[in-house]
Amino acid sequence: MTTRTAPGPRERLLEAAQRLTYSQGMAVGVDALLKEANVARRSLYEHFGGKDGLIAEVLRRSTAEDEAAYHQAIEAAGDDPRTRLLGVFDGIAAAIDRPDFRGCRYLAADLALTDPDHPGHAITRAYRMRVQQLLEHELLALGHPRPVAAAGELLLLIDGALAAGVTRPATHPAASARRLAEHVLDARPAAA
Amino acid sequence: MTTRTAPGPRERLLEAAQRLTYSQGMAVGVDALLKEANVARRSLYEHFGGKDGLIAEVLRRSTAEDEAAYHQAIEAAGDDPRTRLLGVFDGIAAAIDRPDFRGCRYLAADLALTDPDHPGHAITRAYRMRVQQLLEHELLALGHPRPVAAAGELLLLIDGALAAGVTRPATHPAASARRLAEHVLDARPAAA
DNA sequence: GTCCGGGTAGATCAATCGTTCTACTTCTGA
DNA sequence: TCAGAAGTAGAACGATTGATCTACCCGGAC
Repeated sequence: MTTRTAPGPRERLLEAAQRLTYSQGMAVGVDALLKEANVARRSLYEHFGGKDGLIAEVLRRSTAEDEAAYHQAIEAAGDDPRTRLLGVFDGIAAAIDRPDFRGCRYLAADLALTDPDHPGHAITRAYRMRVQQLLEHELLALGHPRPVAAAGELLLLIDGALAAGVTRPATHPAASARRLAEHVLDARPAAA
Repeated sequence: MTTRTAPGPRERLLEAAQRLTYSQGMAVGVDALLKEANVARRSLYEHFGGKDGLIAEVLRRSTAEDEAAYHQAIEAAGDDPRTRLLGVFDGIAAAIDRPDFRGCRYLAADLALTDPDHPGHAITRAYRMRVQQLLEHELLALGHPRPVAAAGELLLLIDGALAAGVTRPATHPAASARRLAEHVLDARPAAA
């Protein structure tokens, strides 16, 4: 048995930090994290070396989970390549509707982590590349004439939906993004 | 003469805060602001009552300037309603290309100002509504069948371009957004 | 001349930040 | 049984935060 026992301090701390850094931003105090996780101060520094190490690990874990969520949203949409790609936007719509939605964690992280050498930046960058490649793969299966460019456009629609989901959620930005995504997917081969 | 003399401490402080809160985020220290503006500590509290008051005034000033920039980008694009609206995305492309571009200041502000009662939120909200109405006005002049919905879609493209301009500027997100905007503008009246 | 509003310079305060440390407890394996 | 790793609880440190306060200076209006 691998994870049958009660989660240890490392796990509790990661989970609490993942929650609090999203709801309150990267500027949450160490004390708040420790209290939320019911963990001793010492455990944080032994496991992660400091707040920055914890934040980096939180981003690593979050990107893995979110990448899995993309795969799941695609897989849950069936076999038709077009429907699968549109499923991504259904997943985003569901995310925006959640009461604790606060926008794209990774854009917020890049804006909040002032130090350009913070390890968090490399993690968010790698995550975006993986999502881009995931979209490209599906666009290739769809037989899209410009998979790379189209993936970039879909990413732009995703970024826009997540941002608008924060500032004007009542306008259902994910639905708008989905409509525009259909236009991206239906692009015909260049006439020339 | 209205503003011919050297700018006073209030003006210097506003200008410095506008620059630093954008480049370093809302978490810049008061000391850094005072140093950058060459202003005494006391002046800040006499003119703005505190850091929050200064931030609110900075947002007010920035929104006014950016709203004027939208008008200018539209006006510079001539008389054709379609070209005028696409001019917005040319302006965004130019903004992203500037070396100090750091994304949408107002999204960053809403994410950074944890307190939901901070006066800054009301200012960013009002700004977005003014931009939305500006777009609606142009869409109406264009004779668009669904001006309100289309304005929302254009705003989504703007948000997406500004976000992607931070995380992957090399992909020229403003150009992508402009292409998608053309599709929004060319929507035909519903067949039903 | 002098008086005073507005400005600068800087000490100071309480609070909070991330971090380090000591002291005690708890659980586990040999 | 007991040694030791791992965890908890919490004091304490230095740095920094936003904010308040005192002391000084300067330029016009009267």
